[in-house]
Amino acid sequence: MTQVKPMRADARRNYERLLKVAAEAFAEHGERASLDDIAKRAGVGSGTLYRHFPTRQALLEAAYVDRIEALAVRAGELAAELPPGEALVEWLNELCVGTIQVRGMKALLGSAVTDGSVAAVTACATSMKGAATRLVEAAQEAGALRRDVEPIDVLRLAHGVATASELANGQGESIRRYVALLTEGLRA
Amino acid sequence: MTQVKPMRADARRNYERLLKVAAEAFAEHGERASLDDIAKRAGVGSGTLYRHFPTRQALLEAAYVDRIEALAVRAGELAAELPPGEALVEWLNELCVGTIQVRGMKALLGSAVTDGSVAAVTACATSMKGAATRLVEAAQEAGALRRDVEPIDVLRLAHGVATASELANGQGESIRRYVALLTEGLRA
DNA sequence: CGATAAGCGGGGACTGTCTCCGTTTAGTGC
DNA sequence: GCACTAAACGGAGACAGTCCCCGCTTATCG
Repeated sequence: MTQVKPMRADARRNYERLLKVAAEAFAEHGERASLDDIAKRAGVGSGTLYRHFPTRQALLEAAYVDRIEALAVRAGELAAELPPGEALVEWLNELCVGTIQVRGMKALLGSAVTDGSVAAVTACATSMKGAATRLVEAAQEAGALRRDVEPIDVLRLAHGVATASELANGQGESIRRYVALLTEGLRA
Repeated sequence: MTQVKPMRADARRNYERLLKVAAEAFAEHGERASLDDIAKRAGVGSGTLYRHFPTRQALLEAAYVDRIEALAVRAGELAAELPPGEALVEWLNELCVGTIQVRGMKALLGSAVTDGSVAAVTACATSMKGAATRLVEAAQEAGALRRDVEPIDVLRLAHGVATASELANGQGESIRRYVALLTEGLRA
C-alpha cells in the first residue's frame, strides 16, 4: 500500500500542494471544479496533476480520504458510546450531514457505493463499507434493525437521503427529518 | 400558455424534429447528451436549437412533458382504484421506476423539486406537485400517512430513493425494496 | 409578386479535459 | 563539488462541448 520507492522531493511537494488546493477548490466549486484550474492554482502544469491523479475520482478521493477515515473512526466511537440501534441512527445522521456540507464529497461517496463501477474498490469504499457493516450487524443482533437489509443498502439509502435533503437546500432542518424517516423505515 | 401567434411552418417543423431527436438522444446518452449533436442530428444549426430551447433544462422538459403528464394522470387513476394509502405507495413505485428507466428524466424531476432554483416554476414541476399533493392529502386524511410530511418532501424522498436504486444498478430488485422501506418510514 | 420580419445556421470565442514530448532537476556515485 | 541519469515537470495543442452573433434565406401576407 505504501510507496515502494520514496518520492522525489519535488514530486512530493507538488503532490501535497495539489491535494491542498484540490480540497479548497472542490469545497468552493463542488465536484466539478476545473482540474486545469487546480493545477494552475497549485503552480504546476496540468501534466503534473494528471500524472499524480489520473482521474478526477482519484484526486477527489485523495483530497478527502482523511474525512472518510474520520467518519469510519466516528462509527467506532458511536458503537462504544451508544446502544447499537442508536449508534447506527446517529452515524447515518453524521454521514448525511457530512455528505452535504462538504461539497464534492457526495460524488465520492456515491461512486464508492455504486455497483458495477470499475472504481468500486477504492480505499474509501472499503472504509465506509467496513464501518457500515459493523454498525449494521450490531444493530441487527440487538433487534433494532430489520434483517433484510445489507450494509451496502444502508449506505445507498443514506446517499439517497442526502440527495433528497440537498434538493431542499437545507430548508427546514430537512436532513434530520429525512434521516428520521429513513431510520423509521429501517427499524426491525 | 399556448402560442399567441402561430409559429411559422418551418419553425414548427424544426421544433418538432428537435424534440423527437432530443428524446432519443437523452434516452441513449443520458441527460448530458451533446446539444450541438442533437442539433446536427435534427439537421438544424445549433443557433436554431438554442433559440427554441434556451437551456438544456428547457429542452429536457419539452422532450419529456408527455411522460410527466402521464405520471400525473396515473396518480388520478390510482386514486380512483385503490385506497388512499396504497394509491400513494403504488404511485411512488411507478414514479421511481420511471425516474430510473427513462434516462434523462431523473435530472428533470430533480430540478423540478429543487428549492431555490430559478427554474423551479415549470410546467412539469407544477404537474408533479399537484399529483403528489392530491395523493398525500388523501392518504393523510385516511390515516395512512404521517401528518408531518409535505407533498414536496415525498417527491424529494422519492427522488432520493431513485438515486439509491440507481447506485445498485438494478441489482436485486432494489427499487421495490427501497420504495418499500421509504413507505414504511412514511406510514402514520 | 414583392416586401419584410421571422427564422436559419454555422463560424467562432470560450471553457474544460487530457496527452505528448522536449526540458529541467533531484539524487547518486565518485 | 561534479557529472550523469532517470524521474518529474509543464505547457502547447488536439479535441469536445456550450453558446452567441449576425449575415443570409424564406414563409407569409397584402
